[in-house]
Amino acid sequence: MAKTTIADVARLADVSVSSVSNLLNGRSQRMRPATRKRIQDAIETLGYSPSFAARQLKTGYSPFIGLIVPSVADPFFGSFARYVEEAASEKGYQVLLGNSERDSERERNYAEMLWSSGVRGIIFGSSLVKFNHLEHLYQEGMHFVSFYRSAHSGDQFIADSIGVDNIQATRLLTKHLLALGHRRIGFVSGPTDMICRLDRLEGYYKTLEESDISIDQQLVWEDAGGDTGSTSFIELGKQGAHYLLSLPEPPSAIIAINDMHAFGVYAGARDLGVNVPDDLSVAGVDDIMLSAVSVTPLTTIKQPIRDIARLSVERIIDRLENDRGQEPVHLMLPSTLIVRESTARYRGRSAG
Amino acid sequence: MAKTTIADVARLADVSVSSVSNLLNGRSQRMRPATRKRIQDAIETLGYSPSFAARQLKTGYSPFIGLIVPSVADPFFGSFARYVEEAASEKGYQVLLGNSERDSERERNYAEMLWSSGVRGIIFGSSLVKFNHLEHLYQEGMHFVSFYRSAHSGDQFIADSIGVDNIQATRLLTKHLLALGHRRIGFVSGPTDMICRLDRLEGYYKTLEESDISIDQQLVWEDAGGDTGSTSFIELGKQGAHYLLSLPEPPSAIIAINDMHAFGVYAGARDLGVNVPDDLSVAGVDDIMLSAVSVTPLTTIKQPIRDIARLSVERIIDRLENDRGQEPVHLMLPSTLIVRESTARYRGRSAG
DNA sequence: CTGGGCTAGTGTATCGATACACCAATTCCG
DNA sequence: CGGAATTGGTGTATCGATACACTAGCCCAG
Repeated sequence: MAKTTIADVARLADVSVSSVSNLLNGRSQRMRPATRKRIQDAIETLGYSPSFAARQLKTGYSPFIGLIVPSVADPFFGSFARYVEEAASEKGYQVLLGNSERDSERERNYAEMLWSSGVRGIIFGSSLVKFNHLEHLYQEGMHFVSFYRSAHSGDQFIADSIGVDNIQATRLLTKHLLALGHRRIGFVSGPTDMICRLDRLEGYYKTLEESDISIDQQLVWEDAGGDTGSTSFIELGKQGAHYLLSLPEPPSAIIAINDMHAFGVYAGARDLGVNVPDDLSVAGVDDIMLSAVSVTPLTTIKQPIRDIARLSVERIIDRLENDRGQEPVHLMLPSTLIVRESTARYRGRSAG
Repeated sequence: MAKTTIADVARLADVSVSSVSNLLNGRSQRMRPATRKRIQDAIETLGYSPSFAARQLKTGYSPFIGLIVPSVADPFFGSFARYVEEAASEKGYQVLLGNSERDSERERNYAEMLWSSGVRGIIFGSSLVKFNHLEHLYQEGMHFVSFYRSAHSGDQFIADSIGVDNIQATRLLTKHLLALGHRRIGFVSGPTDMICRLDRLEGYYKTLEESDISIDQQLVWEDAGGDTGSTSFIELGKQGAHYLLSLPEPPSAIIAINDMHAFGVYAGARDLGVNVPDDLSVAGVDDIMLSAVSVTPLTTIKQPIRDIARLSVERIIDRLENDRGQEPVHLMLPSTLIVRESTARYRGRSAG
């Protein structure tokens, strides 16, 4: 029941605590093999493992990485969290999980608790547009790696980023739908308080402009806010579909800000008797696992989520263990269009 | 950049470290309001927050809870993790996340790292059938709360448990399908190395027996193992559906061990041109969010997952903070059948 | 035979917070 | 008015591991 300490090991092996510590910290050339063996045996029989708290207090080293995502209940971030944890544990780090619900207040509280816990590196699964609520922690020495950050670098907040080009993502989708003959393409988004969402919306706008299609703001449905958790991602997609499909001139295709919203659009279309893909093409972004196997498999943008997770972990560990003053690093990984059955050629005005 | 310590606060407020510590630990009645104000101001201006490592070293108290689930990429466990984190942070605890991939080796490594980190309480999102790889930690003082543990209490391993009656869950489903006229009911399961799965299978068997329906082992598809992550939950469901629907006498209904498997069954049925629910009724367990909005909404068993998460956190914190010697507590929460469109009345031999 | 260099260790201050044991000054009460 | 009790604090050993500074003992060169 009582914790075994380094002193217990030293006593059993009949050496000083220094020697045990030396062995533990890779200074094992400083002792005879016989001594080393005695210490190792003592550690074994006592089942000793060093206290991270004590070690951290002395060295400042913390084996924890913070991970803040909007919600792990969202399958996309659930997958991301899984890969982050996998990569971190391979490197001897553990992951402290936090759900921000896209609330900057929660995000700040969470980051501050992490700071108190000795955590010096946080991975953000998704970034709020403004970041200044974390600036004081950055000043104190916290490191950040952010998923989806690179597109905007307007402020002087310094964080590494790994991500995909979200503008490119919706550009690919929009082009795909245009190529299928669609001209009225709707867009369903949650609140655009996150970088990735702004970028996705921008990719949609830009591509329409480039194709000389006038932008109809009626076709862009954007929730004002208040969505938390991922239950409502689906719910929001549904509301968006209800709105767009009830317009006098409804769109023949809808791009959803992500796959969960897209499933909501499915549901909303079904409510109104609109068939996907015959009457309505639907596309999402993320390629969550269910997208491939849903009854109408979803056309979407695949994000290299495992690579992103692993690179994020590598970057944060690099920051923690090595260079602390280098310039921020921004990586951009390719995303790919995956065409499945939810998008089809435009067939003229739908029967509705 | 340099950490501010309790000594910095004491210096600025012109008091001893003891007084700062007293304030921090609720002994504030021991000082004049003016003094208290000075200390509070000093804390404020310095942005001081105590080091959890130092506090933990001294008091043994750790603000962390471990959470081990098969994989947070699975939407069910993603939701569970979210609610656990929510409940924990309300109580001032942080969650260390681990994905066991249902591998007892990984589970043990993970639990041992948690022990080294000072964590004294772990919530298991799902329990392997055997638990002895964790017994040594229990002996040392680790506390466990397990989701889905109560049904079996054969071993002397002591852990609290919160869960739903899994036998009852599949019993409800089987009865539902029997009531719809189905007689050949298939069962698709992953490896039965977890308590919940054994129980679910048992509920199915028992209900058939009670209804005097002979059990056809051909109708029970059980993967030998090797599935990791949740990608393959869907994949496994698909394989199971392929197998069962290719039997000489295929089932007219399939119960899947959980909703992800059920979606795989959807996909497998689609591959073979079998229509759900016309030719095949499908039911799952969990009621993940997508089940309600998939194109054919899934009949399933709803688990009170948020309640389970909150109760788990409450129990583990109670163990950590109060009674350390009391008897294990086993709670069982009700689960409810939710009938949606994926199950329909039996129509005789299908054309499929 | 002396001393420089090596091997195989050891002693101990330190990280930051806690809480017990103290104590000085004031207040209270008979 | 004197001793007890209370108020409002403070001093410091301690948690467990680390790593720098140190040294006893030995070998060998000059």
